[in-house]
Amino acid sequence: MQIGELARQTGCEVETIRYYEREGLLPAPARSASGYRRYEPGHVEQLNFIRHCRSLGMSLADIRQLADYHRHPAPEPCDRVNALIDDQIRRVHSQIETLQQLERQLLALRGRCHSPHTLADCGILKTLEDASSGEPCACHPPATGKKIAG
Amino acid sequence: MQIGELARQTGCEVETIRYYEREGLLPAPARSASGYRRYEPGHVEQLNFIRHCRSLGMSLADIRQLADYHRHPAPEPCDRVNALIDDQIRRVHSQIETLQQLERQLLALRGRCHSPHTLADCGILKTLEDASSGEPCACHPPATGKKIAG
DNA sequence: GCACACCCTGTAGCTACTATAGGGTCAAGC
DNA sequence: GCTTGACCCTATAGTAGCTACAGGGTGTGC
Repeated sequence: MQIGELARQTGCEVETIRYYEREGLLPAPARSASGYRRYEPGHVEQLNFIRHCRSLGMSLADIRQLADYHRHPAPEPCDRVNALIDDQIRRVHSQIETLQQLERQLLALRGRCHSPHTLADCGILKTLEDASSGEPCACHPPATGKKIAG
Repeated sequence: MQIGELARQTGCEVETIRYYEREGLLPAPARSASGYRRYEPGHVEQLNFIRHCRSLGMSLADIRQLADYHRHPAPEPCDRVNALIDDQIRRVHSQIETLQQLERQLLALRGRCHSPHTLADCGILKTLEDASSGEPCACHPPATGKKIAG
């Protein structure tokens, strides 16, 4: 099949497929006399593998590793596969925690301006301004030993 | 002060300061006879303002807006400031939800391989392989109407 | 006159694509 | 035989927010 058909079957953009080939994620297919890429059914699965891993937030470098393990299922232990997934879980978890803290900070900042104000009176701008001068701000309370609410 | 001193006072890299200037976030300072940038104390505050907003995850485009409002506190209402923060809160919140779903999927995938296996027997690789062939996988359970556990 | 810390501009790199520009191929229809 | 249109090709630049060079100039102390 041609690249357009592969794209349709996998829901992946044509440009992305060519990009994966350049990046060594998808093996280069045979070419027709006129230089068109000719894919086999196996390519559909390989591309699905990549897209599935991407949907799990994995980096292309990690996927390259996983795809290699998948293509060459040696009798060695699969510790590295597990470690790779564990790392990904840790990364995602720490991103969640960072974003949750961010959300709390943003909500605190947002709480500084409710009723209609002018720009000159906006509690949000005032808070940001004070913070720029080194004053303590609502959004970044001193976290040294003290609980936020308790 | 020179750019290095501004960098020290704000904890911001010299290259980043020049980058902010290029991007129109930080006003271009005066120059010495030999072309060195000469910053005033006001620049410290403006850079702190930018860094503070960045620490809240805001985009440079949004910060450019906020900094403009801050520099020109007109008597117009501050609705746009509030809307900007609200949008940021929404963005962060939806990122959190996406990542939480990702985490659940990764944990489900991880659960397919516990004891020591070989690469050929790895439940994680198997799961990814099956998913590539269109079979239902542990990490992406069908969410159409059915609850995962219940 | 040299070493060294600092400064300058300009450009390339990072991730994972996406979007062009500028061209070739192929089948159908007239 | 010619055109039209869908498809394909390569190469390059753009996205966000920096970071890291290369290749050079400046300023101060010894």
